[in-house]
Amino acid sequence: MRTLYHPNIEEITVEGILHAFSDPVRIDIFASLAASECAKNCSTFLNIQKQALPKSTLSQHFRILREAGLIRSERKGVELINSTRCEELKDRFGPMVLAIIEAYEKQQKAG
Amino acid sequence: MRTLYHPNIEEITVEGILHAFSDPVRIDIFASLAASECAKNCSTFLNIQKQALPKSTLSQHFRILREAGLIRSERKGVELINSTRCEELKDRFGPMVLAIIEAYEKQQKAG
DNA sequence: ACATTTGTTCGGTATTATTGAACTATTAAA
DNA sequence: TTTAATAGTTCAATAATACCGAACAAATGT
Repeated sequence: MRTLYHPNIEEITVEGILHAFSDPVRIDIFASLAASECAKNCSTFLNIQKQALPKSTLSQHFRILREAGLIRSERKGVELINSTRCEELKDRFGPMVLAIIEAYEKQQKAG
Repeated sequence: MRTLYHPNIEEITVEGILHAFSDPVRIDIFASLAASECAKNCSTFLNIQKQALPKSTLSQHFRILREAGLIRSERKGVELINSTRCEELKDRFGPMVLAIIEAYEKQQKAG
């Protein structure tokens, strides 16, 4: 298990972010992380969106979020704890990420 | 050639929009349409992003933008003229679409 | 009618996504 | 110090999408 790659803030692209968000599971994970007080490990999301996901699939989704520059994953013992990079992202991309998450949450509430 | 499908505003989803924008060609087309005074036909974009695109590929990209609810295409004689649905989208999704396009344009300017 | 222009559809190929199984890394227990 | 348990990654096979050339369709002009 090699060290996890996190892009520098200047390497992050709009298309990369949008691609990461274009998957329902991934935007749900990110929205959940953004709404949460504390960082969460990956397994927290084994059941998301009313479907049980295989952990290999979940691992890929986290990798895509991480390599798009949206989240940071740090090893803490046997698990990874994940947090968003919202502050950095706001500096570089303005209100984009927040506007996406707010639109998504509004949509979810509307059912 | 059957009539072109355009979703109603309430059928449009955040994920659908983000998927449509996740392709560099498509976000470029949309940004160009949004920046333009007048609507444009599809062939305007046969050369975009320094690469010549086959018209079948371009047609698919327009279909995806259209079915995501981002653009409206109307037949005018032998061609289709395309325009964004920015006003409707703003009513439903707030500043999301504008924030995405502004972040994208800023990125493009930065090279 | 015939040609031209604009765009769509079809079908084969190429790329990307999903996931079970095997593996790695860390911690705890025996 | 093995042994087991937990958390997550990697691999490889399959499934789903995307790309694009060729044939087609629709509207207009000659």
